[in-house]
Amino acid sequence: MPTQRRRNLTLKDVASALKTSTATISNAFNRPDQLSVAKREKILLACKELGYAGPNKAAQILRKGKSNIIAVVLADSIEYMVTDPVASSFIKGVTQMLKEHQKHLLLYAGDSESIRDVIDFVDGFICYGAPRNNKLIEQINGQYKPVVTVDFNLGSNVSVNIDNDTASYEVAKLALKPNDRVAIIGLRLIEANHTCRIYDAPLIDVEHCVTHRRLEGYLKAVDEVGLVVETGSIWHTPENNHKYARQAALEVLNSRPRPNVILCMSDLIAIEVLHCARELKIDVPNEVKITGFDGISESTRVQPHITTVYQSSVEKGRKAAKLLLNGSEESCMLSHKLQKGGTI
Amino acid sequence: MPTQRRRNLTLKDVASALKTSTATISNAFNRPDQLSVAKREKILLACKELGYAGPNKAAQILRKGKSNIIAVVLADSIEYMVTDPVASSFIKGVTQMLKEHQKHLLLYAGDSESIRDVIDFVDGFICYGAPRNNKLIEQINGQYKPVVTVDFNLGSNVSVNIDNDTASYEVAKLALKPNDRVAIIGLRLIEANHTCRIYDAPLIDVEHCVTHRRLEGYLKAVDEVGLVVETGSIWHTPENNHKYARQAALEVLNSRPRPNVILCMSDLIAIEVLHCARELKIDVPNEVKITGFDGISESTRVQPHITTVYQSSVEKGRKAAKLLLNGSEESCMLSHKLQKGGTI
DNA sequence: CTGTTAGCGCTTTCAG
DNA sequence: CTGAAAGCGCTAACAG
Repeated sequence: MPTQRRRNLTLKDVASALKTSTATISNAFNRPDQLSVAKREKILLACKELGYAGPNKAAQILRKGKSNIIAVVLADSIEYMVTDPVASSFIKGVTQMLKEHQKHLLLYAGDSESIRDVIDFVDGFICYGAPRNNKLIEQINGQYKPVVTVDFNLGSNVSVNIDNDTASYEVAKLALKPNDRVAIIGLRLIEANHTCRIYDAPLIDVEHCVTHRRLEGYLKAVDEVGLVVETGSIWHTPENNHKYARQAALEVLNSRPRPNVILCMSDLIAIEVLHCARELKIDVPNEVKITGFDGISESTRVQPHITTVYQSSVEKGRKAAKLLLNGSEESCMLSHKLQKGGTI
Repeated sequence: MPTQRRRNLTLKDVASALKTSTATISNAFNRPDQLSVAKREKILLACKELGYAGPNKAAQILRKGKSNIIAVVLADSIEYMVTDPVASSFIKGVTQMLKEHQKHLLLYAGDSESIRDVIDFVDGFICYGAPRNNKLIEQINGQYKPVVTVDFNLGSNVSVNIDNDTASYEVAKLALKPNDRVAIIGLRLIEANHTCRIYDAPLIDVEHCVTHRRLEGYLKAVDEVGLVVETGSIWHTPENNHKYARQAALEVLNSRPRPNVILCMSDLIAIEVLHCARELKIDVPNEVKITGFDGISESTRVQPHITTVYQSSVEKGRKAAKLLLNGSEESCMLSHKLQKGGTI
């Protein structure tokens, strides 16, 4: 039966046990240069024997004003992030970087009531997409801890983005030919919590929201090719998942006249459209062309591969974390790459 | 230009501004019953005007010994968790529950050096699988914060499990017929960091590790049907992902004599085997039968559906969080369900 | 119902 | 190189 300490020892306990001052013990742990090697060794050894593992972190946080915890504020619920391949990759990148710097990750849902629960002890924020709850945006903007925003801009904070306008323009341009009938399956374009066509509902108004920029890119391309997007040819899905994607895919594919180019704002949607087309015996790309966005690995595990825009979400995560940890002042625009598959 | 506070106000500042005591301000925020409604309103209003958003959390944590942060310690790196559908679902369940209780989530990698960085201020631990770094296991076991373990047991801590032996026994029993040639594709059975067959390497020795129990279940079923698993017919994969699964799948399907039953320790593996079989023009289930484990949603999005064992990882997460938050002393065994698909 | 006060456990000047 | 002492910002007795 190992001795079970009910309560942890404190620095003070150790100091009095060793007949020295608390400062010296503290220095032994935090500032080795402040005392002789011999004494330090002796103290550390004694601590180990006493079962004192080091200064209490809660006290350290208060005293130093630093916790080594970074909050990643998601656009949505944590559940959502954890199922979305793009968001997952982003987190992956962030955690790689945090790990290198011995920082820890607090995941914060963007639909939380308030950021106040953590604002005081967290060392900084990485906001991945504009939080669904607008209050958080204000709270984050009105405080003094460093912030890096990703995929959107917030005041004068440092940000990481890709050029969504250009990227979506390019992929659409690649797909479109004169006389095409275009449909767009969008992501979180309006506030609705369900899949639907967009007629005249106001678009969600977040400064430079990713999906709106993609929409602009598409529309620009459509325009340049001399086409128009017919009323009722833009779909909204509330979340990037199979369920909503399938609903939209079936609506689009079963609409008449059937569009022959479907511009999808994510690969997940594009893949679902591809599956549905197969089920409905619609030939891709001869009867319907499809483009995606993101370049997730699954887009090259389906046949034909999805034509899409690749962006490195892992890199995005790494970059965001790096900027935050370096206290950099320079926002950054990451590159994207057209990825030609067999769906156009 | 909004007034930017460089430094936050403290309770004391507010108290002196309002010519009252700090205790009263504190009570206004924490214990409404300790002062008149009128005074409380007045204080709260004044705080808002002053720009004081409430007591500093870092100080509160130290003082109250409570942070409302729960650490989820993963078996592996955070990156890994975030890509694995089973682990993601688990996190989903945990976060649902935490949200209901206004707790926050700190993700902790199981391959971290030490748990000390967070041990002092976190309110408790949920360990999802035995952390890869054994030191963490000891550290977690040798401290006083509440712990709930999932998919493994640790000392006398409360745990959440499913009956892996029985589940794997059942699914194998369903698949196996006399004269079958059996192969098993396992998950993290040995320490190796690459895909390989297992001959006589020692199995990873973690108390009641999930995958070993599954192995036992399989072997029991094989035995009961009067078969044996030939030497070299058990494969090890280090992580539950497409890459390793594919390596193992191809090795198995290209081995001669080719096994006609492949028992896979995860659906992800089973699905990859199915894909590879298709590529190699091997008929499933006539030439090769496949079983999976977990019952992830993708297992019913492939044709034929995977025959597998369904376990609710979301429920597991919810349960684990619930036990921790309730301070329950009762471990729990969640149910599983055979899910018959077309792969056997 | 309100105010005073002693810490929570630690770090960091600043004298010695 | 060492030790005494002043807080970090807050809460919870406790006394009034």
